[in-house]
Amino acid sequence: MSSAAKKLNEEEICLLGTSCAEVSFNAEDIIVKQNALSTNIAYIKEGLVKIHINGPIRERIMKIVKAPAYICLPSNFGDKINHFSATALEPTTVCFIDLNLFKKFIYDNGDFAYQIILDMSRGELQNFKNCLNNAQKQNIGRIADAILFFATEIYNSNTFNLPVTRQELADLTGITRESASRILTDFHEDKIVEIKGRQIVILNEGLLRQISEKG
Amino acid sequence: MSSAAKKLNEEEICLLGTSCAEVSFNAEDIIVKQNALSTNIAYIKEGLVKIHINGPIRERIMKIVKAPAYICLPSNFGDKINHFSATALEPTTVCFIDLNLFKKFIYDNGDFAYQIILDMSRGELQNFKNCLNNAQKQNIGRIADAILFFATEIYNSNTFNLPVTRQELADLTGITRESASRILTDFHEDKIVEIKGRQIVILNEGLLRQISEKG
DNA sequence: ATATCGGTGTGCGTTAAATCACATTTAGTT
DNA sequence: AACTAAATGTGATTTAACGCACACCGATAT
Repeated sequence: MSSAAKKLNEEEICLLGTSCAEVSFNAEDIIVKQNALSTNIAYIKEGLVKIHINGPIRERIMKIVKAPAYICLPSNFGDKINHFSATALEPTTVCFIDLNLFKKFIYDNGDFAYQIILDMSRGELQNFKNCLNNAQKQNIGRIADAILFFATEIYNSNTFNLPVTRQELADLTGITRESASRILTDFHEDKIVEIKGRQIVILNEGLLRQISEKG
Repeated sequence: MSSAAKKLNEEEICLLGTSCAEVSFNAEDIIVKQNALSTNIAYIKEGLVKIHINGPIRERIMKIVKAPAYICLPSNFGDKINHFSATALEPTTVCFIDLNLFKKFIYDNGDFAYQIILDMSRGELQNFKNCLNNAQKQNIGRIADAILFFATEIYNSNTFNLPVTRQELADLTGITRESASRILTDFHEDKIVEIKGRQIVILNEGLLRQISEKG
């Protein structure tokens, strides 16, 4: 997603090398935790991450982010507290960049700043789309959406392993685990998606898209 | 909201003056229209605006934006098409800034770029909060939320005139007009909020907050 | 092999909210 | 002042989805 890193010059990359801590995470490891103090930007170098918030009632997954991408911007620039958690869904490599260095890049390097703004713009549109889907589609449409999202945005294939549990799929789509489960079996029985545990094969993409559109 | 404009130097403000078109809008006037081509950034200089999207089923208000603020960033930076509409809710003054000029400011003026990124960060957090509220609260909590939002974020007073119709209030909270209407009368009967048409007086803020929290 | 535990599937009653239908108020026009 | 159109209120009905219950399955530990 983010190509901002490419915009850094040699000198800046050198600076990065010295003041950036690269850390590896396994699936389900917490990368950043909501409400914790933070003075870092996290650059997702490799892997897949969920951004989630502890809501008033239950957990809510705001989005799934694929490397490469910067996260924690909204946290750090508002106050110094993380307003959400980030958890690895697959083995993930993260570079923690000092906030001041990041700020320096923005000030000194217009290309970099512009790319960051581009990324954030795309992110906002994505958020709008998510909100819309969640607000106006019924459960079956949301699950169809989520499956298509993983197929097209994350894995570029109609065959893939779900990187999330049923509960997480529910948290992502804003429905209950039970409803998510029921809809998956429906899809399976109707031969729209072959489902075996976390293994997914989209059999009838056309129909799945129709379900997603119609809500 | 946005203080980015303050970060422009004299030369830049001069440039702005020559290549920026200032336009006045009345309530309900469309400022930018979804799906239209666009090569401008809109700077809301004065007034109140709703950002809304034509969803699969019905209209959806993504957010209410108070001057001063930049909008259309997500539109312009993705492709050249507006991904949402913006409509004035009150008399509003807008400066349309050429995209290239805006880009130049970002490249040349680190302060400006940083401020824009700050604004967008705050915006993203706000979006997250909205999504969360809409996803996990029941109707009564969402309406309580909306009333508190206008009181605290927009008017800084417990007495104000709703800048939106009942239908818009419903579109903002993601519920139906009928449900919104019913809840408002409930609030009125329970002496939580005095409601007379669009005139709002919050009588029992504590209880309203409790309703908002509990969902 | 047995026990334990987290994740999962599924039936059923309950409920919040949408939908439909219509009455009523308000605002803007002739 | 009368008339239209739009916005709003309110009751009755229907429905999607939740919440609860429990059964099941496949790991890992004992």
